[in-house]
Amino acid sequence: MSNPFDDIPFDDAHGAAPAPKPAGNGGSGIAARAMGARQTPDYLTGLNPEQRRAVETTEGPVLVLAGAGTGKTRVLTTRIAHILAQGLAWPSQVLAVTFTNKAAREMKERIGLLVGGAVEGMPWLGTFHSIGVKMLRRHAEMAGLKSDFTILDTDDQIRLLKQLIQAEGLDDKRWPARQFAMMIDGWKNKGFGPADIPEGDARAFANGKGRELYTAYQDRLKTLNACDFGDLLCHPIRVLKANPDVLADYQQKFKYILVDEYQDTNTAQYLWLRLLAQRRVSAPTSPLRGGRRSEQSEADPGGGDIGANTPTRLDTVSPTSPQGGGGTGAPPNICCVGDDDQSIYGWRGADVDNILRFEKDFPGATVVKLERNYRSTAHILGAASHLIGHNEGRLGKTLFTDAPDPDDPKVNVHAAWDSEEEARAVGETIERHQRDGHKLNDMAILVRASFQMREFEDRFVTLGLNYRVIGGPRFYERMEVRDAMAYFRVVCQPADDLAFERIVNTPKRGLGDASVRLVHDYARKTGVPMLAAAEEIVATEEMKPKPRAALRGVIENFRRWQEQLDNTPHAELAETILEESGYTAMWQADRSAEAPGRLENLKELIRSMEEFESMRAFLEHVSLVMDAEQNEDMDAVSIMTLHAAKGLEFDTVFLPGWEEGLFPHQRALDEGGRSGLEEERRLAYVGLTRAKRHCHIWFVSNRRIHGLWQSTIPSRFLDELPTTHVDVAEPPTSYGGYGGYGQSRFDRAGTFSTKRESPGWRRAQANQTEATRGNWGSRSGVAVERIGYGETDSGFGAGKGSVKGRVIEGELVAKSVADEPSAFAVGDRVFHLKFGNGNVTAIEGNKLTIAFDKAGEKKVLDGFVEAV
DNA sequence: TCGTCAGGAATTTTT
DNA sequence: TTCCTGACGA
Repeated sequence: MSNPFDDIPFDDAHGAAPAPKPAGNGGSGIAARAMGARQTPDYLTGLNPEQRRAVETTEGPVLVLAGAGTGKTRVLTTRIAHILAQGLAWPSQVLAVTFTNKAAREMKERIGLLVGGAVEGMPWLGTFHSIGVKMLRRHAEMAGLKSDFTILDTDDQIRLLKQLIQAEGLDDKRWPARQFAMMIDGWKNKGFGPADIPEGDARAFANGKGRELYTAYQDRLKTLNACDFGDLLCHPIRVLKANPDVLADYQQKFKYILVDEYQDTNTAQYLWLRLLAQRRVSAPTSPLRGGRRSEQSEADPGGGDIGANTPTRLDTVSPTSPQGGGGTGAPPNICCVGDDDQSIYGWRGADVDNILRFEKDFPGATVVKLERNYRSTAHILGAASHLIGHNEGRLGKTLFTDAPDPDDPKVNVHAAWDSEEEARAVGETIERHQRDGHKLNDMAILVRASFQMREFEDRFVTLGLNYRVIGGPRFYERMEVRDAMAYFRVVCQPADDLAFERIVNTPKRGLGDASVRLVHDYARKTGVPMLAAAEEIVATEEMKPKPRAALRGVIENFRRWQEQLDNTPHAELAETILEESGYTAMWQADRSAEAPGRLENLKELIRSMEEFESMRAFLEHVSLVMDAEQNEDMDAVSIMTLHAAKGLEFDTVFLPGWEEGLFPHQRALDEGGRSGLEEERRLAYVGLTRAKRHCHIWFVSNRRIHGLWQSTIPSRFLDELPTTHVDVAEPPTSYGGYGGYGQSRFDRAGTFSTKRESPGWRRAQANQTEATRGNWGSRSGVAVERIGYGETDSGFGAGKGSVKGRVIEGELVAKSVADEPSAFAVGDRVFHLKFGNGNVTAIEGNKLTIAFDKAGEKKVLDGFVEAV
């Protein structure tokens, strides 16, 4: 059978020679079509000067620092269109990489619009992984694989690792496969093979067997003719390094390289890009990884102002010498677009340093900053900019808008007693917006952690409010889809043992652990795939009659399906497989609530298969690209994590859960220290900048975490918002007014009488008389609606007659009551419900800095601690 | 083989 | 608290 993945010949029709200007050649191809627009092409006319510079500086390295909402995608797509239209390169000579399929798809579409046609001609536009696969298919044998290798997902990976850990005679509970999978992932993100991993890492797992296990894992993958996601990049890197001729081919081929979201690249991706971007003549390859990078981080302990203003270090690293090098290869035409302030994936290996270091990696680089924001109001931009200004180690950008409007609402900060009240209040605000004619589609709730979603979902269900959750398990991650896929995989790839094991007893056929183990062991012993091993075992007496018959049935099925593979339409065959295997019947018989949905998913799976040429092509697609479709017709509020929100925008954004411990997340602080905090702050920045017009931030005083009620204090990020752009809503609740957020239930019980004397308390008392009956957030509390939207016209149709004093402009109450002397003194011994005992080391208003015996130094409000 | 119970872990996520 | 995993017994 010919390799179905070889659809695009390596030496494409245009050859490797410099691209001719295709203008005159009567009209095939995108480039030619684009040339239809002759003079100042209209794709350039709508751009602002900076954008235009980013588009038109086609030669040499370019870093585009694109702040949120500054037209990043537009620049990227226009730049490609420009390159093509100018005849600088053929579509097949442009390498354009993104992180997600969604981004790749979007880019394709938009280039198509610009250039006036489909973009099939851009074979090298895709995700890092899909391009990695494409390379690897072509040179698989150089990585010890066959070109039809399968791609394992995380689930397969973990099952495989578990087998290996057990095979080593290790306790797989003490050394969880999941954890080891994460370690391997981390190594691969850095481009480490088993030989490269640091000794410490190797020892950290499985009594020092880390390296051994990693090696075993890679060996096993090779036998299975399989790759995990990390390999999709690591193998190509190794191939390119070991085969200079192959590398040279690619280097010549890719006249232009474009990278989206450069701040999210990990070390492996960086290495891969560097290889491709180097011009052959110069180029030391080896020192990229270890030494220099760590040197640099040591040279910059505080993460000081790296980048734009530190030309001193430019000369320390110059792998490519731009002008001075006396003709050793021109600088590469690589254009990286990103925003260091939106780097939020450090925890999965992304290295902000890559973007901070760009100018050193590519001396002579043009840096274009896009700061003109087309998305948000001046208040939102002001708030976001001020917040992110607390980070160090930035390249430094300040967003601004050309269209400030005095009527724009400020960013609103609200307090609630607990998460239930928070959800209720958010629900109310949403309904109010809806009544004012806003579409639910234009509103989103962005949470830090997914457990926060439930409360909102519950609330919206009772309200009958449409919502959609973005994120969650993807289509191809669902059990039934993976099961079905496993069947297809075994049919297409009889050696795919992982798939075989997955479904050999699904649906139940009486082939339990013992039977599977027998086949597995036999296969390992004789070095044949499990399916073949099973065939041999069935011919013997080794197995009891019952399971033997069952196994024989399975084998016969697979053999039959395999025969049909080449002469039956693949979607039809797929349906047959699921029918004959009893898999469909299994779900039909299932009485549970999910069963119908699962059957529906299976149908959808087969339906989508029809679009592909073969089952094999389909398998490839699903493992890399397929994602769930969202029903866009429905008007619904979106609920998603902050991470998932990157790149999106909404008219109205709700940001609940701004409390210490949740946001910034405690674990980010514990594990990431200062840089962890900065990443959290960037996440906050991402959240704020998703909003076009309305932005509501919430925090609660009490949150149930793992079933335990915890009193919480407002996020430090709230203190970092500028007074001029923020309104603090002061909810008059029965819990004690604004000060309410700072109070624990003990306050209510009157434990801390001092609290009653605080300005916050008194103000609350005053408000309470007129402002409300019932709780903040109750559905009938019309009065509540006005609160906090007072003095500035929020655009919600809020009333004019707000009560002065309800709106505290500026820094949170924690500071607004700072004039009140604290009841504590430095040196006092205190007790905190969560942190335990400690000593007061500093006092700032009602904020105490306390050195806790166990929890370390924390800032807490005095309402939370008790003298001991 | 399947159900039940106890124990442990409970950010963020793309490919 | 809740959910998932793994061990154990019918």
